[in-house]
Amino acid sequence: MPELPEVETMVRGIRPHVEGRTIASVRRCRCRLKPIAIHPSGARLGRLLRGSVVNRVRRIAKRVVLEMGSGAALAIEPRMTGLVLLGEPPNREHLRLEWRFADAGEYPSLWFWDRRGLGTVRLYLPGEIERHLGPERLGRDALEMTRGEWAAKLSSTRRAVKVALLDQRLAAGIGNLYASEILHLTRIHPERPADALRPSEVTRLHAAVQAVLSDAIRYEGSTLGDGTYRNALSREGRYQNEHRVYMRCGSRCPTCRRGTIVRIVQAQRSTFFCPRCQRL
DNA sequence: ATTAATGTTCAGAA
DNA sequence: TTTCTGAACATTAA
Repeated sequence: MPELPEVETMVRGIRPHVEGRTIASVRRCRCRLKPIAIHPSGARLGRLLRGSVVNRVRRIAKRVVLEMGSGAALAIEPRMTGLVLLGEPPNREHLRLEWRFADAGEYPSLWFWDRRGLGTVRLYLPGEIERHLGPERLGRDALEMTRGEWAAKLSSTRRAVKVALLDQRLAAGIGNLYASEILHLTRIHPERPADALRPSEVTRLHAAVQAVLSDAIRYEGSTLGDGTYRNALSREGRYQNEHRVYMRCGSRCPTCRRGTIVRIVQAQRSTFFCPRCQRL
């Protein structure tokens, strides 16, 4: 689940407690679950990081990135259920990695916890990260895109606009939940071909991306029914209370107040929308 | 007891 | 080239 707002919340949560600190050791938590995918593997990751200072914590799309004093960069990709934590994890069972700091401090360690285990952790050597997470692989950050960039990107594909919003090369950071929320605010049908948006609709889409993502960041992300997502201090997000359509089938549409929210499947993912006010 | 579904990404096929 | 499908994994609900 962690999409742009949740990952941004993780970054803001750990930044004041991690920047400037030195990593003393890295430990892969051994459990009977399948070991986490990390690169480089095992001892080498520890050797490369040990004694290194965290210069800066930042977000690249849906990844938490620690830039080290050495110029290397650690990219943590939570995918479906990963959490970056300073405090108590939901359980010890699914702890995957621990970075222990040289000084004890209020939080002696940074943790990566992941229930499903699809998340990845990767250390890029100096200069490598730009090649791997640069413009060839990822589009511009969804929050930084201008109206003109949206217009150009959307007109370049015939896919359904909901599916296009999930394409990380088109715009980086939007995921399944926020794609439905953004489109509902624009009153555009999720199955509309992306290249068939009128100029006024592109304008509304640009505005809705800004509105939904910045609101969701302000509310510290969405913690869904299974309660998996937490911020760095294990607190739940609050944006789920503001959802207009996501997981709200059968509810009255908050825009037109007459339609009923329905669920369809696009690209093997759930889409929620109001068939009355979101026009094809 | 199977089967389907869950927030993401990517390789490989169509 | 662009777009679609299934797999990676663990857990829960039907």
